Amino acid sequence: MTSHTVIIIEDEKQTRRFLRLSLEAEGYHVFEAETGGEGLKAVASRKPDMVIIDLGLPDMDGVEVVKKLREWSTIPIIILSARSEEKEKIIALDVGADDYLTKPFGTGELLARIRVALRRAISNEQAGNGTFSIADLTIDLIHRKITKMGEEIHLTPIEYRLLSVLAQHQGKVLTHSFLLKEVWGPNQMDNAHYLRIYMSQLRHKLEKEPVRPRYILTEAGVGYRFAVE
Amino acid sequence: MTSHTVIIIEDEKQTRRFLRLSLEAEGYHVFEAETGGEGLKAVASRKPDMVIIDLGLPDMDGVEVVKKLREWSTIPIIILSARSEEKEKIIALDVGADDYLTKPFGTGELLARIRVALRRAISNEQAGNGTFSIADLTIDLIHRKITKMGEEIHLTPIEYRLLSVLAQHQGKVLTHSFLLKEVWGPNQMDNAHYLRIYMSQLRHKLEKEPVRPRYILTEAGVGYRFAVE
DNA sequence: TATCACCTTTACGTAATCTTTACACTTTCC
DNA sequence: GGAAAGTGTAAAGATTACGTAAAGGTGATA
Repeated sequence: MTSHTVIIIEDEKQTRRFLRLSLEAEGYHVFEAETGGEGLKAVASRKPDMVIIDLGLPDMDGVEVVKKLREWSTIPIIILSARSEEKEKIIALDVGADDYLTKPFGTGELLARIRVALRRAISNEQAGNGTFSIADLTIDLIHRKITKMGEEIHLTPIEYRLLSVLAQHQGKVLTHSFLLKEVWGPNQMDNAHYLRIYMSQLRHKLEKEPVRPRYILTEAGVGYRFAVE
Repeated sequence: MTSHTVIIIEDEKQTRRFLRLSLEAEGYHVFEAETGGEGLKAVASRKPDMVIIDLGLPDMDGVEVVKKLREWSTIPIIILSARSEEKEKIIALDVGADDYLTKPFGTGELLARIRVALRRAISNEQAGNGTFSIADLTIDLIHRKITKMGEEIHLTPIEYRLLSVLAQHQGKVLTHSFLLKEVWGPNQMDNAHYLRIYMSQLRHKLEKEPVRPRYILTEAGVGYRFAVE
């Protein structure tokens, strides 16, 4: 099982440290960003599973960060707010944040909120139990585990994200630009070649006959799709 | 069931009389208008279920009436044209008319066209699910999947685009230039031969007897249409 | 600072698709 | 009846898209 990745966008050093320690103790993989701009870049490049954003950032309003993020991503967002930031907190939730924590908060509350947000994100994407299977393949989105004939298969982060997007839209043809946006972010939308490389890798890891794929199907000139049945 | 209301915009008294009698015998509710201007007003005030427009009107070109009507209404429009009005007929279809009848025409043909246009309008209102079906054919625009008797059929990008345009205007006559613009873009509008090639390919993939097509119908000199029911 | 896993870039053979060309058939009009 | 225009089909040529391997880069980790 791969651990979930969280990005913390927070300017105060001590809060950052507290968050990192609390999350790493639970097995999360943590990255930090000190400013909004930095944070947005980090989300685009690292593709975390969730983001924690402090509302009182120096360069950019936390609300702005949430808004910008929501232009292309549905990633879970939890905001941290001081008691004085009541109004902004509401606005941040309005523009798409998932949940909030009012400082000061304890570790237990923090972790509970994170678990809820992650679970909701997964079940939102796939109404159901978060697992898919086709023939001898199973994809468990909650535990981030892929098995082929019972054996676990190791996927790199990009491979995993690509496969989970495909699986969540099982049967539907996903265009190149959609897949690129979902997996690599909005800055790589013209790089369709990445898809070919990673589709090839996925096929070699998942398919019996990578040359004649049964799961990952190509729609020439359009995109790819994950087979049903 | 309430009877459908039809407005006839036609200057010749005898044609008007013929239409009125034919339609009223079928239970339609009929209003008449002698000029384009009058007709437009009547459509606005009486809110009919469809309009029949003669192309040879005294005050305003029939094409103009169609154009003006389409600025605010999606009501089904059938045009009546003399043999000499071939060009205007195509323009009228291009600007949004649904179907046409070339004089002289019989009652049977008239009523059949009216039924098709009304049915199309009704199914358009209830549309939105993104799937179409006719006989043993289903077109799933969401999953980008075509099936014939349950079996999936592979289409190339152009074939798919062409079929989806046809299906989305089921029952309506689509001119060559309209189809070319929709599928190949505005730079290929004179290349009507592409249509023949791809219509042939579609028929061979979709029809039981490609030589006697049931779904993809040719309107000689005008364009194509996708059959209803 | 060396190593490792991963991502990105580059290169090239193959496959799928689109366009062009050719020709037979049908309908329409003189 | 014959020419002309419109239509359908087949097959070649041209173009674009795809899959794969392998080298180069990057960042995390110890």
